[in-house]
Amino acid sequence: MELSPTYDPSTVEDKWYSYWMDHKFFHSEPDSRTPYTIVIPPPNVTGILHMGHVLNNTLNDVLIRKARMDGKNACWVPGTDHASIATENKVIQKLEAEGIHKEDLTREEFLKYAWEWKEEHGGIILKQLRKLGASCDWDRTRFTMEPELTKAVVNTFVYFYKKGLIYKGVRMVNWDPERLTALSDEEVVYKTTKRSFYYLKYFISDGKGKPTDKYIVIATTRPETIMADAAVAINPEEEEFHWLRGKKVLIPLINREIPIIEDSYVKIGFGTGCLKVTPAHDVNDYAIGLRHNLPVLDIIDDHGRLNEKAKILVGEDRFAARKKIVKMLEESGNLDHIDNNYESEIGYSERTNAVVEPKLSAQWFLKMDELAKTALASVDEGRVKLIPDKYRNTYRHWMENVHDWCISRQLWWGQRIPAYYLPDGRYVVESTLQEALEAAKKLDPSVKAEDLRQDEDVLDTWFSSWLWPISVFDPDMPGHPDHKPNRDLSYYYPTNDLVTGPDILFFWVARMIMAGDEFMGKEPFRNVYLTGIVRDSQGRKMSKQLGNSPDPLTLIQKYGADSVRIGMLLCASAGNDIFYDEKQVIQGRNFCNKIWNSYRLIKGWTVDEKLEQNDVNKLAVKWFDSKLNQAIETVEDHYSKFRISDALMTIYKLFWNEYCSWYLEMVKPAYGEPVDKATLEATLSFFDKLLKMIHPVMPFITEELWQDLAPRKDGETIMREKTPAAGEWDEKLLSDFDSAMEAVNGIRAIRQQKQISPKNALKLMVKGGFPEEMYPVVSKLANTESIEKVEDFGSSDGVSFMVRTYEMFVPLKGLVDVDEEIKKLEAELEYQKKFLETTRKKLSNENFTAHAPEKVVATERKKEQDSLSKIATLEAQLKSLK
RNA sequence: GGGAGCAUAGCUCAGUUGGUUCAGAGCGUCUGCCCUACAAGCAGAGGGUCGGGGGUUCAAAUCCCUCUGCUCCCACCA
Repeated sequence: MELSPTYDPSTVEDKWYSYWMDHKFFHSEPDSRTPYTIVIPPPNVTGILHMGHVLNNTLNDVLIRKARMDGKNACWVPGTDHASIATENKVIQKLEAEGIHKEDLTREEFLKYAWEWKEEHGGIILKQLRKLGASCDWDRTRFTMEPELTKAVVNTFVYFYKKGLIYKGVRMVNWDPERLTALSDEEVVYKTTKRSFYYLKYFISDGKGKPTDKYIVIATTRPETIMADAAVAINPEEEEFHWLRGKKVLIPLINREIPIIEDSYVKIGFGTGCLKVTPAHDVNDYAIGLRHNLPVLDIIDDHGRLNEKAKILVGEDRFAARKKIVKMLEESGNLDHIDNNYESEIGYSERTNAVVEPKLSAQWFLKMDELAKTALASVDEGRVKLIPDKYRNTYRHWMENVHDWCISRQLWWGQRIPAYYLPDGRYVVESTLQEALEAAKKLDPSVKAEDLRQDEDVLDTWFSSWLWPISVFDPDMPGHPDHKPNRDLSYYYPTNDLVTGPDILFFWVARMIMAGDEFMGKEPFRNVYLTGIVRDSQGRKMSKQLGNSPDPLTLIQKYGADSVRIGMLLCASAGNDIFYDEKQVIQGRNFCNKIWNSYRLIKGWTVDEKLEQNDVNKLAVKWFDSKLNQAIETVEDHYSKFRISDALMTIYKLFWNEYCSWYLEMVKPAYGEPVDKATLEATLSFFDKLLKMIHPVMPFITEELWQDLAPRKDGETIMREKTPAAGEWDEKLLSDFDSAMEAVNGIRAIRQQKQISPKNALKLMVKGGFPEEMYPVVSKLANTESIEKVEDFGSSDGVSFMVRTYEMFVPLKGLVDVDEEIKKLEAELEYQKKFLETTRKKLSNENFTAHAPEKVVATERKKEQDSLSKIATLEAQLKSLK
């Protein structure tokens, strides 16, 4: 293979990805090996790859590739979720563009369009993941709304219903009166809006429904809802209003009598301190209503108009009604005053921009208390580990304050709730229409299939995804805890690690733990690695509006997938937000190029079989072998703690600094010269290990080079090689080498200062016990013509420097400014004296010597000794200079 | 309003149970180099009173208190 001077990923990546796919290297089947399983956090089927996915899936891929190379049977299950809200909205938008309105379609017609859309556009993201190098087992690709998984979801609903955990309740939803649909919280945009604050007089009733001359004033922004009032609330702590206790007041205009109640929800000092309670049209009022058993009177219809229950202004739009009623209240003398300088947050529909109307509606709920208790224990008792563990607090807080889960959604795209209504309004819950009919017949023998009406609502998408780690392997399991898990589920469950964002810790992670506990009696994973949010370099969230979200595929095209992966991981410590900057990808690209060129260098060497391995090479090989082994252990430790970016950085530095800058420079033959066989073999073997170490992070370039490194057969791949194991290392050798490197650095610094070219060989004199076996290394890398061990430097015409406690000297005739040297030495002497002083102060402190561990005291004594000897040396030098 | 977290070099972060030569890395910055692997590079250098204040200790970036600034989650105000 001819190698170009720079690495070109475009010629490499598709080639190897196809090779991996063709050989089914990603595919896993149960066998005798230990499994290592990850299920993908299913992206929206409508989604396209963004930087958050890149981060998440890069981490997943690193973990899965590492596990595969560690000899595990690695299985990464990919797939998508049907994302009810997002998908339904996209389909609606598309249809609107064609002039088709959802309201004009039947459910079946709409779903047909939706499936067509899904087939056409869905799953793009999975194709994109391949570009990133994701080694998913594509044969196992799943979709949360495919028939099998839908069955799992429906069965689960029936199971919990029959267990008594699912019930029908009332809940306030965000209603869009224009589109006539309920909105999810995410679809409501809150905007600060200037409004009028109306102060209304409510007269005290005389007990017979007639007003007295006493009144109270309440403040409201929605005077058109007063006809739905159920009470006026005061704070029990507020003595000013105690005279109202037990009294009743009359709603203006309609003169309906409502009680004064006391509730601590009312804030003292806000408004007038008297709150009109309207349970049907305000979330908080509804809660108060529940506490005080107040009647619920709904006076606004689906279109936002007052209905006949309002008694007055029937048929008027809520805003028109507001204007009119204010006038009426003014005329009746019930308007105290209007404050027009009031601002508050109002929810608007994301799509129609209509003001959202809180509306009571029937919904399905899943009781969470028991499930949450078990799921909390799973984390508390360490069966599921959160990384970083600061999220344990957050998790606990949520689980202890859990609300019942509202699982119904007023949409069509999703799993329809398997509740079937009889004509009389009673209902049965069964998995299929057939079973429902049988059950219904027990209630009413005359009932026929066509009489049964299935619930219109679908289930929350999370109600599918919480089954994901189970259902992807065995869709028959959820809903049937007594079912015997199939082969796949028994083998792959529980999965090992889950990588996801902290924003869905509760929505998804906690609920998966609940489902796992419920159906498998086992948590679905052992470790949950929570990533941060990807932000731009200024710390802003990535968003389409800001245009600060780069397209990952463009980046991959420009820099290569390996570079993008590196760029993401470099700054990705767990739990911290990621500040993405293209600079990091460039750094990754540069690293690819470094690896590439180090290979070009080695590849260009010619070997001379008869050549003896020289001392420098012998040492270099021994040293790098030690260095490598030490690094392998460090990397393993980082991985075991999920410190992926630290693991990457360790290998990065090992490759770039130790291998390229030091090792290769040491063993590199002079231009045109051959290298000895032993050194070449060692060099190639090191390179092979380095490639394997970095492969999980950089799959493409490593495969490309590994394939070229030695003759390979078809079907061989670096991805199925073993992670290099850490061998022994020689501490003394490493330490001696550090000294040698310091000496080299010292000489290089002198060259820089004195403008001496690296080509001019220098003399070096050494005092003290600097290890002699390191001389050849220093000589080669610092280009010295001689290294001499002396008692005395003999002359002062040169530059001295210290390496640890060894004194070194480079004679430089005529190049040295004596005054400058003296200054430098004096500064150093000053510093050493001060250092000695602090050390001695510590040592003379009896408390220190008495309390501190012996080891620490010994260190201090060593410091004192070293310092003393340095001072003596410096003083001698100064004397000779002067 | 309720809860959680963060603050270490210009930037992004390490710093394990307080204690091995007055705090480390990567990137960036500055200086000198195209020395035939790589200028997407090489060599060298500078840069931090560990947010402020107080306390515990022989010893604090590390433990405690307090102040300041920022972030996130939950509930959202008639």
